[in-house]
Amino acid sequence: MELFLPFSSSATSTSSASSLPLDMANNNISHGFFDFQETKESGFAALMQDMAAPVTVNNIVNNDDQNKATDILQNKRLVGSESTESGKSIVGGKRKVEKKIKKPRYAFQTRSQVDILDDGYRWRKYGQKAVKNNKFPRSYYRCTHQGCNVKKQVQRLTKDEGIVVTTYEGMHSHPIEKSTDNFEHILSQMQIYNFG
DNA sequence: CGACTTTGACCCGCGC
DNA sequence: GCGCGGGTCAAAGTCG
Repeated sequence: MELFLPFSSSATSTSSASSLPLDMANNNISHGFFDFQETKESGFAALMQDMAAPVTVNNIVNNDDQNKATDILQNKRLVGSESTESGKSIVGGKRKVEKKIKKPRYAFQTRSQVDILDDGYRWRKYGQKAVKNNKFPRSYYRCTHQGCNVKKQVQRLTKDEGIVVTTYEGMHSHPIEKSTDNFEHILSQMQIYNFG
């Protein structure tokens, strides 16, 4: 499985990111990923927590993939009017502008046949947009749990149709809503793709 | 019938 | 100011 962890858009730490290529297949694998596998109970949330941790591991398959991915991942504009919990606070033609809170976003890319990885949470799709220079649309999902404002977007790369980039925004503050068996099944499948 | 998807319209930031 | 690109809304449609 090729796992590409991401970037912390909030930090904009010029030093770190994208400078330590790792070939997971030949080299070693994201520690966080294996933690996730070994401790099933913690589920996908654990993975996300690892991703959120200051470890900032970048597992990049190769520079090519990196370049392709960064196009998507480094979409410099950070969550514009995010703070509007009820985004539709348009009063008298003006949307109340609170200070721009840049929510960190965490992305990883997977080589997978399916676009939607079942991570155990329930998502409702709320939009789909064509992306420039990309023949595949980007899909927008929101966590359906009440009060949980976690979003994710899913996009397949034009250059390599086998790669799906999933970008998470926010952290779930509630337990997983259904079994992650399915997701783990997918994970094991993805490993087979790689090592089998 | 509730939960979810589809899809065009709309909003907003940004560069020119 | 205008147009473009990205993100979101919301009504209508679909599905189980």
